Amino acid sequence: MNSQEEVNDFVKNGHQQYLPHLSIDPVIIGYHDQQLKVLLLKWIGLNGWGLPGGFIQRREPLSQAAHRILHERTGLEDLFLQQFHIFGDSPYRVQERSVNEFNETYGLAIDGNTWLFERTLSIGYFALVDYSKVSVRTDFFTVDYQWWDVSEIPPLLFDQNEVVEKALATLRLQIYHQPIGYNLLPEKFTLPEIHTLYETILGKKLDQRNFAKKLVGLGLIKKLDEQRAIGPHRSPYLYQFEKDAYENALKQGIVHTY
Amino acid sequence: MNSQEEVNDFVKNGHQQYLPHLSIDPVIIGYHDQQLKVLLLKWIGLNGWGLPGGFIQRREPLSQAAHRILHERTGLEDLFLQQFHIFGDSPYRVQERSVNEFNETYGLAIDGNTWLFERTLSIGYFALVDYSKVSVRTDFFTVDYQWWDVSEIPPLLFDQNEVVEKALATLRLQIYHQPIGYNLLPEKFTLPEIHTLYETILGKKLDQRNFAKKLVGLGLIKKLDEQRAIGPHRSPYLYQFEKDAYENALKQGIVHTY
DNA sequence: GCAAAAGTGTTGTTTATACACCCATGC
DNA sequence: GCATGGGTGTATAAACAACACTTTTGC
Repeated sequence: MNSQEEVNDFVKNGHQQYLPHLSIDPVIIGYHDQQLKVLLLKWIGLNGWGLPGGFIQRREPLSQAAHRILHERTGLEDLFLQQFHIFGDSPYRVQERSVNEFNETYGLAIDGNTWLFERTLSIGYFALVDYSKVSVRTDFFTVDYQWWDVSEIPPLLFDQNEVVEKALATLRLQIYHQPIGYNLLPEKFTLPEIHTLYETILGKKLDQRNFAKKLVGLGLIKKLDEQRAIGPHRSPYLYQFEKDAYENALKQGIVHTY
Repeated sequence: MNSQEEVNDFVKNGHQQYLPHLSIDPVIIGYHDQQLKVLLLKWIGLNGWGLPGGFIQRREPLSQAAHRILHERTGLEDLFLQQFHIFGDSPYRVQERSVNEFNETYGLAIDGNTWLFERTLSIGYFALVDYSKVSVRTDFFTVDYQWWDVSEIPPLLFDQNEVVEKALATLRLQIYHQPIGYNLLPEKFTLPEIHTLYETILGKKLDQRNFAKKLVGLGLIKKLDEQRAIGPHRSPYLYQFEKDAYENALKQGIVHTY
């Protein structure tokens, strides 16, 4: 959606293609340089940052819509993508919009009504992605994008700060019950890498030896016979996820601490 | 909503009051006679059983809508009520309905279209209630109600079996991380009562002594100086939840097994 | 040879599990 | 006095938490 014509059609007639009152807001979480990052788009008008959301097609299964939106925005497929909450309580999610507010926000000159004025509840998904594989596509509404460190999220449009907060809280809770990392790390990774990843997500130090014992003990990762030379004084062993055990743990859940 | 006139108005004009495309389906879980029960309503036509759902008013915050619907159906306020999933994947949640299907289902004679034909996603909530305090109200669409044992749920309308399953699965998972029982038991209860409750929810035996040690050790319940004579050979001590510790555990979460 | 990073085991403590007998009551 | 259900403690095993030195490598 890039030409002015397409945009006008979307604003005027999008409700014929998409369900009104509902949007999907994915919190795309990547990991880079020992920091957790969230992908935000800069929306036209207002200089506002927001989530790379989208709408559900009228006959499209919900989870398919979530995957489609993510794919359209990032080029990624086959992601870890999980629904975590539906937001419909904040003032922004109760009010309808006005034509003035809308035109100001997006720098448009719509007259009359559009389905986009209507109250819209947002379905929150979060995705864990390999930072380096993402190629972001912007469109008419989104003029820029940026990966933001989770500790430095700017004020977002609508109630989206709450959405991001809840996504991160869900992730931190879930890491105690499900393995995480398959989509955040390269296929082969080192112990220090996954160790730092967990420390970053949880925001606290984890004992080096206990951590390794735990993951290997649970059978989630296995040591390979390769080492990688990644810099001065450093040639750590490589590890790999045990796919079966990993999938199993995802399904069954684990009850444990770190 | 009981008179024919009200029903017709709801079918024809309900979309002016309620958001289309969204419903709230509460899974109301009660506990009685050492069994977990789910409250189901019998809908007119088709002899079908289903959840006591409702719609969201256009300017009503989502969680308020959920509480309102529950209150309208059961007379209960101030419940433990929690959103757990939004359902939008099953064929029933993708298709639109036809006038014939609709009229057959509800024994109505609508002509033309209604907002109720449209694709509707369902927001799943589950509530834990004191079985004995519920006074169910039926309306035009719901001719009967019954508490069903969780192991004997009949085939439900649409994809609602999946909704109930997921509610129960969420409850079973959550019981490991949050205290449960405040809304399922009377204010004062006995150890065997709460013990059996947990066994019922989890579907497995829990050691009597270890269970008591755990709950008292966590400070969630405290023993009172009273006993209750409840039958032959039985005069167990009464216990009470420690409100502060309980609320705190709800917020913080607990990581433990039983 | 020295600075930086990775690798590796042991111990004390806490937590979980398994297990059985006595007491009180109602009949 | 006996049948039923409630109450209570201990010993073993497993999991967790705390802790520091050695090895490798690049410069």
